Amino acid sequence: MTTTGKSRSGSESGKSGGQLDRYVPADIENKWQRKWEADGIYETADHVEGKENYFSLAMFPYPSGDLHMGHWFQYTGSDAYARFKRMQGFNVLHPQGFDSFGLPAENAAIERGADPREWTYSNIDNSRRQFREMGASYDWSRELVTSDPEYYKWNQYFFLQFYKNGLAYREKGQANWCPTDQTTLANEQVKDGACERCGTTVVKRALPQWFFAITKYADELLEMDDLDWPEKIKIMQRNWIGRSTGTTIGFDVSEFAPGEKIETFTTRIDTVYGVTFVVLAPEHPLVEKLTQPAQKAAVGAYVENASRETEIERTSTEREKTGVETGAYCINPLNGERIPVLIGDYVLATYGTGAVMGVPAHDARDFIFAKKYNLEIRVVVSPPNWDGHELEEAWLSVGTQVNSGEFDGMSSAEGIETIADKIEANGWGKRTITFHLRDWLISRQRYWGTPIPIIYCDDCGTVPVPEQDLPVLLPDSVTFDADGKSPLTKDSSFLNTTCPDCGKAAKRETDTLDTFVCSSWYHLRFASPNPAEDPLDAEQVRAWVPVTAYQGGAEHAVMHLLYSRFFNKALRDLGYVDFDEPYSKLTNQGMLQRDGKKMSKRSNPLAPDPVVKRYGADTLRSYLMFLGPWDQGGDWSDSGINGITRWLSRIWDVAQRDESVLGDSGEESAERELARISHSTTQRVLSDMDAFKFNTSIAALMELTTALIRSFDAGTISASSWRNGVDRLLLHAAPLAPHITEELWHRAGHTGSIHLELNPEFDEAFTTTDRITLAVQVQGKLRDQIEVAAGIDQDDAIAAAKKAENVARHLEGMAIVKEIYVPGRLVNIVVRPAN
RNA sequence: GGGGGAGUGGCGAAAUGGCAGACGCGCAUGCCUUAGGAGCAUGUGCCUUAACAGGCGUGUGGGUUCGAAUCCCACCUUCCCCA
Repeated sequence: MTTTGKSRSGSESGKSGGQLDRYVPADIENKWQRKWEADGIYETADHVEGKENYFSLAMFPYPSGDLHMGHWFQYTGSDAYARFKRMQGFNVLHPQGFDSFGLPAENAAIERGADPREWTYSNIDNSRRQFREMGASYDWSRELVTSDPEYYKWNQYFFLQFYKNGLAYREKGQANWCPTDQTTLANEQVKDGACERCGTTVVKRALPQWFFAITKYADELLEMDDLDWPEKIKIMQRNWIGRSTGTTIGFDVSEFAPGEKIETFTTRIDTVYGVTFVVLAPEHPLVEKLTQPAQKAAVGAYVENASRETEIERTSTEREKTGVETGAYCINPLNGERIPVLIGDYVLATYGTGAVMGVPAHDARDFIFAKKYNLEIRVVVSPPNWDGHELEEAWLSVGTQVNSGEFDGMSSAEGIETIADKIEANGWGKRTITFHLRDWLISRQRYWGTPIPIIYCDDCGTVPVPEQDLPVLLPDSVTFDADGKSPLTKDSSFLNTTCPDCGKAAKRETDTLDTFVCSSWYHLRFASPNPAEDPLDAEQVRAWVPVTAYQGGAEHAVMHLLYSRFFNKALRDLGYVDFDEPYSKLTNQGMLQRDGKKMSKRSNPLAPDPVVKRYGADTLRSYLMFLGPWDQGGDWSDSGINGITRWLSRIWDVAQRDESVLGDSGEESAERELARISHSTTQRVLSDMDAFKFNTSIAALMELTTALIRSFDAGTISASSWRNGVDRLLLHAAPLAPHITEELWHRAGHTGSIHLELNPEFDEAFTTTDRITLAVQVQGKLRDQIEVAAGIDQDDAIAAAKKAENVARHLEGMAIVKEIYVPGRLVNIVVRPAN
């Protein structure tokens, strides 16, 4: 057995007079971990008589090797919460698994020749060991690993259901393309616009890709009123979905391209009389048709150049707006004006219609663009008190319509409606709702993922793999070549198959699914872990889902959390679940820092294993929960952990003191004071733990520990009050420090596990006192404190306050203007000089 | 570029309209001790003062209020996420 740190033998606990052993975590932690597992105390039945089900889930990890300290921070908090909920009497489901598909496994393969499967599964073994050493209360019988065929089979199954119902489709999409490696890259492989592997600037290229039709649910995804989620996550999702109402309007270009119109979208159609140019994205399909011979060379060069730039660069406001003329003109249908068509890279083909109407007077980017290219800036919405002079900058707000023909004099709001009416009446365009949200690109040109179950047949086209042929197994023993192409594209035994429809030779799809597909429904499989022939057992799912309380990082706000919500709604419409949302309550843990910097595996690392060896899991858990508010994170300090070591050692001492030295009854005031501290500690801990405020819970327990020691040493309390206080301390500390509390619970003579006990209760009658201290202020400044009866009324309190020595001094020569009494807290006397 | 946090002692932090700094680290002094990375006790925001006491103090500048770390406005710094 390993020792923990330096030997500290040879000392004895002086206070209680007995020869007690020291607190050595290694002596007890492993013992209890085995015992809990052998007894299966965390295995959860779907229904327990008299108990309400509570599904508390932490976002499962990617097994990248070792769990780092951030993982410990996250999972300790979730575990403490699940344990707390169990002790509140709920039947708690708290499972764990591994999100084990993904790029790092492949990078390990490419960089060090590791086998992705072996690398991943040995990491999982290691992570599982670390979770056990953490003492986490997972129901391991429900563990799932997404790279197991038993799991990804159902990814494929759901993909097929989506495909059959028009929710999955294949279309040309803009993929990242590395011209050197001649391959597509996942977004994660693009670092600052360059290929992660060779450093070449990545370009966009249109390639056929698979999508999930998340935009079909855009409106419903905006409905979040009933979700008990942090407001900031809801805001992020709303912004990400980006619903805006406006008008699309077509600008006729038949003079240059017969029958064609440039479609643009605007939320400010009231500014349409101020359009003095139209800008196309470099990738816009009309670019080629509209470019006049004299401009061909310039446009070609511009478009070529733009394809090499990232969206970040192109849309940055810091950067100078550039553009190039096409030589073509279009017609503004409202006023019949002939206005120039330009190309500008600040317009993105993938957003909106890929073209914007340029209104320099009322759009900041258009304004800068017009200044640079000497285009007319025409005010059509008058700012208040505008004298007709040239604008210094674009007027973005609303105002009164001017230079707008029949609409002059209207407010912007009226203008928006009446101009839209006219446009619709004349067939020039229509009112439109657009979304920032785009369909979910699920294709990854990678190996280590779920194969997309599609076969391409020369005769039959795109053919789904029949459900009975699932899973399409990911082949083993593939080789990774330097060219970076997915091994699936070269593995003939995988690639070549026969068409399920006609039996002729056919090819498999070689793209794999985005790993966010795995995490979109894993909570359902935790609730329903076993069915082999069906993805889910509806009865089990209904027993547990929606997830009662979900915990994870805020970085998943617009990816995982949005995808999961979409997946849930799609599954609902396909009849697999009967609720609208996957996660009822969401809590984000904060960021663990060290010396003010992010603490992660890459930067500023601190491996948990050596800390556990030296201090023990309970100490590490408790320290992580103590160093800051869990939902906001905190700053790790190497010396700060000593405070927790001392506290747990004191608990070790406190819980083993010989209570027979105390009498059957104690002194009344001491008894009452200990009861007050005990009950108010329970009151504080119950509400703090429920709100994930583990740090203040621990602070309250430290105060209780100190109070217990003082009472015992004074010898003024009864043995039963002492026992009651110690039991409270152990029960409240159990979710945070599960091993030491279990050991002490048993040493105190209890036979069952402390983790199957219920939280202690408190009685408000004990949490209050009959004498209270009031602060007394004069002019809002603290001048004295007075001790009064708890039920004192306003008049008596103010009278007493005025008599206080230091208050009286400040009232001398003053006239009282106002007296304020805040019951139980303070008196404030407002004065002015008397004269 | 978009979005979201956070700024309080030497340090991590409490307090979300009512006594700023709970709890802990660190530090200081003392006790105990074979001089020990142990334990215990007391103290610890800054300034003035022998003391009583007083002044200042929650990133900066304004505002609301009897009263603001907390609410409002403007700004500064910094961190995170997404593109």
